[in-house]
Amino acid sequence: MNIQNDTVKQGRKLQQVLEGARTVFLQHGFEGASVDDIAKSANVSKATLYSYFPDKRILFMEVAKAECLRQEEMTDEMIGANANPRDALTTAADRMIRLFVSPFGRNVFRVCVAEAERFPELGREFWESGPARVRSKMIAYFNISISRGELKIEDCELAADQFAELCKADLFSKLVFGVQDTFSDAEIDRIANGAVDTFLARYGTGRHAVNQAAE
Amino acid sequence: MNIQNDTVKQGRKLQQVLEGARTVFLQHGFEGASVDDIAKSANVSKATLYSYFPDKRILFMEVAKAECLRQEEMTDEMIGANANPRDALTTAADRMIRLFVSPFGRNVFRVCVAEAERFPELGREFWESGPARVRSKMIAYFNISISRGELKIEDCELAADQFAELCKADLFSKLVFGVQDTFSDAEIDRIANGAVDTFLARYGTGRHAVNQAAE
DNA sequence: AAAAAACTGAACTGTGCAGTTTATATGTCA
DNA sequence: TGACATATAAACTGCACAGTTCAGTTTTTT
Repeated sequence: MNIQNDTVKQGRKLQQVLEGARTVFLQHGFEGASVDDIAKSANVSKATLYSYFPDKRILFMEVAKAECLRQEEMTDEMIGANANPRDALTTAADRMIRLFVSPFGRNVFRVCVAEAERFPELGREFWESGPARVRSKMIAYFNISISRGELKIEDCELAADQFAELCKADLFSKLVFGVQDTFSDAEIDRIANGAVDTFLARYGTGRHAVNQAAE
Repeated sequence: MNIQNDTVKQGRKLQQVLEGARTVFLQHGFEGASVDDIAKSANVSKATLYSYFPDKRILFMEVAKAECLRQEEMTDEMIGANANPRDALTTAADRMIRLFVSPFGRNVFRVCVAEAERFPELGREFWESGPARVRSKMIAYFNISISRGELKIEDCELAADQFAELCKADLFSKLVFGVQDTFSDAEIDRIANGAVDTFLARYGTGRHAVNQAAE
């Protein structure tokens, strides 16, 4: 989370421990992951594990912190600001969808929700290191595009949130509720294009707006 | 779930047990809920509890089944098919938002996600008794409205999913990640109206379409 | 009012797991 | 070589909790 070096000791096997913990925590959540399993998965003795991390909670938080950083990196190059709206938005939609459909996105999301009671901070940290950052970038892009006359938006925050949600159509709830867990490129394209079409129908102007008929 | 009467014995305190279990399970999930807590919350002895339900898992599934039924009832009168699109959709949006923002909606969602690994069926059952039903009703309404010339939609499934997602804008992720947990009527209206405006901008025709300027 | 069924509380068993301890091994620097 | 840090496996402690048992009480049925 926001803390940096903390009390975590240095040493040869630290990375091993973190990787093992990551694997097991993301797969089984906090309660579902036993420390013995983590030690085994990390090829490390339990005693060694406990020499790095005083208890299970702190190990979990360390993993969560790392995952949030990872997520920040992933959201970095999400929107290319120079393309025209349709291209820029299509690319952004595609990237957003592939992120939350990926095993990484799914697992992190599941753990956040599942552990919301035990680790209330976790959800917030995740939100800020992911969704909130994407939103800022979308808004920044909107403002550029508005000044070019390519978009017309009164409430940029709402527009950004709507776009993000449009990208989840169909896929997200099927994913979350385990109805379907892998999606073809065609399925992703359908949602991405649908999101862009709908978004531009509302917020586009003139020649860069929706070409609904072409579909 | 789909099973009906099963092996569950009758008796005075059955409802008490189920209500206690409901309270505790929805608040703490499966692992987080201890059978002693449930018995206490139900004002019932542990022995009584076990005389109704052979084990914790079955009790949990029984509660989940009941919640799915409850959800089905809640989604029943969601869309009034006779109003014009703007009114019908605004009402639908308002109801959908209030449902998933409610403690009920939040808890059920959280438990589904958290227990997805332990109870893979649960997510699917939930999805079918809630989101999927709402989608069917939306599509039915769309078809009526299309035949009246009020809407123009190529892919009704996509449109329904998009509408549902638009209703989640902003609210949903804040809720799920614990950034914010109560929302004013004004906040809800903003999202509901935004969803309808965007939806009609894409799928509306003629005079019932978006009055974006009036906002 | 007597018999049957449902319920209670409290003590008990067994298990899984977080965290500790110990005795031993390996590697590194002087 | 020896001193010190780091790692290991395995046994151990303590606790929380699912599920059982049972002697005794309350409620329902006839």
